[in-house]
Amino acid sequence: MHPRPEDFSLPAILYALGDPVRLSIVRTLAREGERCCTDAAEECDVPKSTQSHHMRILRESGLIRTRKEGRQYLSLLRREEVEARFPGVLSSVLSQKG
Amino acid sequence: MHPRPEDFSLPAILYALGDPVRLSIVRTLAREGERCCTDAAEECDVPKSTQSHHMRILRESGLIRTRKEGRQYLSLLRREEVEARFPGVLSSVLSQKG
DNA sequence: TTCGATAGTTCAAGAATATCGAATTATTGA
DNA sequence: TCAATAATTCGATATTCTTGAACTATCGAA
Repeated sequence: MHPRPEDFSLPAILYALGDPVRLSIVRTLAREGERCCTDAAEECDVPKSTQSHHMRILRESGLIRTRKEGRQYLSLLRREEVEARFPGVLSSVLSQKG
Repeated sequence: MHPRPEDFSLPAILYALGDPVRLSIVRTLAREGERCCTDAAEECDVPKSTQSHHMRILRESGLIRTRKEGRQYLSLLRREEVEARFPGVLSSVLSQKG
């Protein structure tokens, strides 16, 4: 469910980032820290089943870590782990404005 | 057919890079310079119709520029243009080893 | 010029993936 | 116990990917 950094794949990370909804989610998590699914995808206007699908792709790529707390699933960007595995990739993406 | 840098989309660039075959093509072009489709995808072992499809996605994202010379279509990585538009993104991807 | 080979595109069909409403699970609070 | 909330799973439709086959264009040789 949560891959280890040594199992991260660069194409899978790039693929996960290569969707407007998922990129927006990642940016929100980078800015806001740990957030529930609904908050992370707030700007996106997609139904929750689609949000759930996108969260799964982010999770399986290694970009986010999710834990259950009460009735929500809190997600956290695995920033340091991704950065250590693929230096510069996530940080350069996050540094783009817009 | 070839978008201008101001029309590049970050998700589209990341999506284009987020496939093992296309990433391999981009790396080959980064290393070897302008190459025909067959040479660019040499390491990939996919049929030419699939190569053609991948080249199109790379082209439409803005990552490569293609020109026809004789009977081949030569492709060139638009490295400076992509770098100017999204600083650090392509260069960090290319700097990953493996 | 004509033929055959080469480079790549386009087309069409099946496979794989994405989207999203509806149903489901789990948790919380009244 | 019941209603509300948070998110997942399911199932159907829609889109995209993959690939062989057919096609286009160019070149070299006879």
